[in-house]
Amino acid sequence: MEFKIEKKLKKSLGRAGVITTLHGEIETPAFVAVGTKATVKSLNPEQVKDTGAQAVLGNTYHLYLQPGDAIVREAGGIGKFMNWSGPTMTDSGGFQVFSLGVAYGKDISKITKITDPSLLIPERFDDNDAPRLAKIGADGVSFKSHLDGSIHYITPEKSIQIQHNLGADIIFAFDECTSPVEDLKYQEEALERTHRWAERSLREHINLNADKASSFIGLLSPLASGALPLGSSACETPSKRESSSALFGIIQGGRDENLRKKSAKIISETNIDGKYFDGFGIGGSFAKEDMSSAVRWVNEILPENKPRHLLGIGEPEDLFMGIENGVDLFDCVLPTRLGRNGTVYTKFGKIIITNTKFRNDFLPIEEDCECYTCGGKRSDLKGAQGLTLRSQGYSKAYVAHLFHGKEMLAGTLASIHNLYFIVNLVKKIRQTIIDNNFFEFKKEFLKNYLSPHQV
RNA sequence: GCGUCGGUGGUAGAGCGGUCAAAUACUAGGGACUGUAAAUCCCUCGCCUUCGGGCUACGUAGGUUCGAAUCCUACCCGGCGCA
Repeated sequence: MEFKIEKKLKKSLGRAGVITTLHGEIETPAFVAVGTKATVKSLNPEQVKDTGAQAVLGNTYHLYLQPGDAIVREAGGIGKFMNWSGPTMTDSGGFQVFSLGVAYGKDISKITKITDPSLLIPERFDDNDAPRLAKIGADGVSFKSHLDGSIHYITPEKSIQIQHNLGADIIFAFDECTSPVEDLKYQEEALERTHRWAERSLREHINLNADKASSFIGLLSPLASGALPLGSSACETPSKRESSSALFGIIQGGRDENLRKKSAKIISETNIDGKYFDGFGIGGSFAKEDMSSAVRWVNEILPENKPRHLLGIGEPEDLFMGIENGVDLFDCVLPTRLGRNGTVYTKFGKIIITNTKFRNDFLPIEEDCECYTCGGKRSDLKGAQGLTLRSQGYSKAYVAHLFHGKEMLAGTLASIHNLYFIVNLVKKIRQTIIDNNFFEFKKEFLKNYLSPHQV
C-alpha cells in the first residue's frame, strides 16, 4: 500500500491524496462502504460500485464466527469471496469489545448524547454483572457468540491471524473502543492495554508476513521445475502475493486531550525492528462535541505521510469536520442502516420516507441526484430521436410504498441513494480541496443540510 | 319457521360480574439509528384534559346487580343444522 498527498487544504490539516492498493486506488478523502459480513447489506457489489464507493470494509469478528476465516481464505480472500474486485479493509473486532461489552443492551453507542461523563459514573458500579457478550481478559477479550452462545477468546494475535486469512488490503490492530462514560482512570488503563495490543498486533502482522514470504519462496520451486501442483493454476502465485496487507494502528484515549495526544505519539512511534504501522485508525465512542477536538489533537501529531481513518463516522457534518482536520478515510453503517430503516439523506436534511406526506409524492428523493434510485444513472435510455433521456427514477411514493409493503427492494433503493449521497459528498469535498473552495462549499452545504426547511 | 353458535376498538382476536378504554398481533401515525447483536428498536393509536382526571364505549333496546363487554329478556344481523 502506498499513500500520496496531492493537495493540502490551507490553514487546516486537510488534504487530498491517493492510496494505492493491490486491488486499485482509493482517492482520499474517501468514504468506505461498510460490509460487515462481506456484504454491503441489501446491495450487490455492482450496486456498491455504482454509488462510487471505492472500498469495502468487513469485520473480523463477524466473519470469524460465520462463515469462518478459513473459508474466506480458501475462497481467495474477502474480495474474491464477496465478488468485490476493489480495495478491501477489515476492522479488527475492537469495536465489538465495546458494542458487545459495556454497550451491550444499553443506550450507548458510537456517538453518545451524554456530554458530561460524570453523570453516568454511578451507574457503572451497579452495572458490573450486567449481561454482556464481551469481557476483557488478561491479554485479550472473551466473546460470547451472539449466534450460538459459544465462547471465543480473541487476542491481538488472533485478530491479526484472522485478518490475514480474510486477506483485506488494509487491516486494523486489535483495540479496545472505550465508552465515553468511563472515568479517566479507566480510560488510562484501557489506553495502555490498547497500546500493548497494538504492539502485539504489529508483531504478529510482521511474523505472518515473514511466514508468507518463506512459504512463497517454497511455492516457487515446483513452478521453477515446471511441475504445477495438481488443482493449481498459473494465477496462484500472484494471488498469494496479493494477500499482503497494510496494518493500521488505532488511536484511543477518549475525550481527554493528554491521552489522545499520548496515544497518537505512541501508536505512531510503535515499531518492531524499524517496521511501523502503515496508517492509523482513530477510534472511540464520542460525545459529538468532543469529536472534532479529539480528531485534531491526534492528527496534529500523526505523521503526515500516512493515511488516517476515522472509524465509524459519519454524518455529513462529521465528514466536513474530519476532512478539515486531516482525516483521509471514513466508514459508517449509517447510509445503509438508515436506508434499510426508511430514512434517506437529502441536501436539506434527512427525511423519513414512510411519512404520510410522501405517500403521493411522485418525485424522486432528490430530483437532481445522480444515483440509480433517483434516476441519474439511467442515461443509457434513448428517446425516439435517439436522444438521451433521463429516467424519472423511483418516486418517493413508490419507495414509501415498498417500505409499507415490507418489500426487499425498499432497503436496496434507499441504501443505494444514501450510499451514493455520502460517498459523493466526500468526493465533492475532495474536489473542493483541489479547487481551493472547501470552506465555501462547507458553509453552503451545511447551511442547507442543517436548516430545518423541507425538500 | 325451529334449533344452535356467534356479533368486542381500523382489522384479526382475547376477555366471560368488579383490578376493562378492554390482552396480543397486524394496520396506521410519529421517532431513533455514527468501526452493523439492526430489513431493527422505541413511543402513540375512543374523545376531552389544567395530565389529577372527566366523558362516551364491547350489535340495538330494556332489565338484574352496589357494580355488566361479561348474567337475563326482546329485537336486529351473521354462520351452521333440521324442516
